[in-house]
Amino acid sequence: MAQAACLWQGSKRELGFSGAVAVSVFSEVSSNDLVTQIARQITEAIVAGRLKPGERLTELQLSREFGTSRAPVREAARLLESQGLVTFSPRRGFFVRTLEASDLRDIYELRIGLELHAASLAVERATDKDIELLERQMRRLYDMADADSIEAQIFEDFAFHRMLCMASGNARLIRVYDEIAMEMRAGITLIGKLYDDPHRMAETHEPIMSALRDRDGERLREALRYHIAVARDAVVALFEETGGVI
Amino acid sequence: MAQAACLWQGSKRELGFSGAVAVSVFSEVSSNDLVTQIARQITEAIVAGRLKPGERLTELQLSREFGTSRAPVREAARLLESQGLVTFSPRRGFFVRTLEASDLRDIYELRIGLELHAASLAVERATDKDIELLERQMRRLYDMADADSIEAQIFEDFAFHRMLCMASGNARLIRVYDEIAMEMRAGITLIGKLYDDPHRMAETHEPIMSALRDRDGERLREALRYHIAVARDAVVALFEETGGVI
DNA sequence: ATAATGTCGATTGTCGACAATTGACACTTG
DNA sequence: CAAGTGTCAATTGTCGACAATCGACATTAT
Repeated sequence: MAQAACLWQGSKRELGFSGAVAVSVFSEVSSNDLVTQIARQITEAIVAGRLKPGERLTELQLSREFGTSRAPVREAARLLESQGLVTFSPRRGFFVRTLEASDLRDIYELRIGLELHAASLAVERATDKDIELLERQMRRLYDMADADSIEAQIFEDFAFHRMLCMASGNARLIRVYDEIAMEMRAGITLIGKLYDDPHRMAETHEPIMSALRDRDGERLREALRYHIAVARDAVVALFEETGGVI
Repeated sequence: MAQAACLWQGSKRELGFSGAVAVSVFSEVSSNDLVTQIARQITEAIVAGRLKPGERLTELQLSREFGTSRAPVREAARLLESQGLVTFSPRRGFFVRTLEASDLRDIYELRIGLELHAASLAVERATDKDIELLERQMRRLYDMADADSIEAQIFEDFAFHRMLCMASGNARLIRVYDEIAMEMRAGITLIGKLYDDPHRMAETHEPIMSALRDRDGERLREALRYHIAVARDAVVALFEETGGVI
């Protein structure tokens, strides 16, 4: 339904590439892998809200839109299923995942556990460069507030928290964090409405940075817990208020 | 290579089923889904050590052994990749994941964060039934110790910790825990050697149960942290000692 | 002898086709 | 009129085939 043709832009031949000159000069020559590209496009369509929760994903239709056969689409869809973005019902197909309020609560609760654990580790292991990167990310949050671009600010907000996790130095933790971050982003357009003033959204990160700078683990955890709990309560409330998605 | 024919037993027609009489009397009629079955079998082969880390998984060979075409095998392999059990190299194929000592450290470190968070929640939310189930699981640990079955005891140990996570009441947390548990199990045959006396292995769970019974969050977290950290250090040490896998 | 180059088999990436199953609609029957 | 039944289009599950690509081996030049 709808004008599906413009759901995704760009074809599978998006990076024209002529030839290699030396080794490891070019970054990721092989961004091929149709499956990955398809998965990325569907993911983007979901988190951007172009695909509505509960909507059925028909293999044939998707394959037609991507100009491929069904095989890569199936594999991409299964990938997304393992990430929790879509559900899969045998013999019925794939559907964009619908989130209940309880799901949101679970996700944010899990995020608190993960991120506080990451923070505890980061306090001990964060390098000066890690902190410098986070400081820069803070400035970017303010820049996006100035630019009044809600979407961009949300993106940078995610980047900030991801950097914090990276400072933990635990690769597995980041992998898991990325997974639930993907789930959070599915209902993320909500968050844009949480902060009337974009600057306030940026400012709420200050206590976190402050505690990290001082390497004060207890304060950092408490600041983070408060920061995330506020977001959680607001998201859940707004979610229940609007009676579901979008 | 090797006698691959007996890596997996059972065919895709393992559950002969005649007809339905009423509704929701039979559990999971559709355990079909070749992909799931294949994924499960490969998983089992990996955690059981029949497939060695680093070993290449050839689609054609796997499909021949399962008696299917390559398509379901590919999808199953991608599923396992998203779970971290196998790695995928474009144009090269799938390989059983190799674990470094640092990976094990990361996994156990993450497990500490997850399980302690689960414990914090469980202290407040665990029902009497949850605790009863855990008590029963404790007895099972001792039973397996009596039976002197290391493998079975490891299995029950996992079940115990999983139950603890379930008592948290957070579905997402369990999903994530299952993922990293899968990764832990990949190098799990190690753990069998950690405890000379199987009874001691069972006993190390007592402080955890005790703290949970008393709903003492701080004591529970501390008992768990110690319990897991001991396992982590022992596993890593044994891992580095044997210079790798198996 | 060593390094670069060319060739070839093996394996993956993708495709189109066919059988099996589902859900919906129309139809029959009490 | 309601409940059950039969039929059918749409969609998934699986397959075999072909082209593209990679790694290994043989070959050649320096």
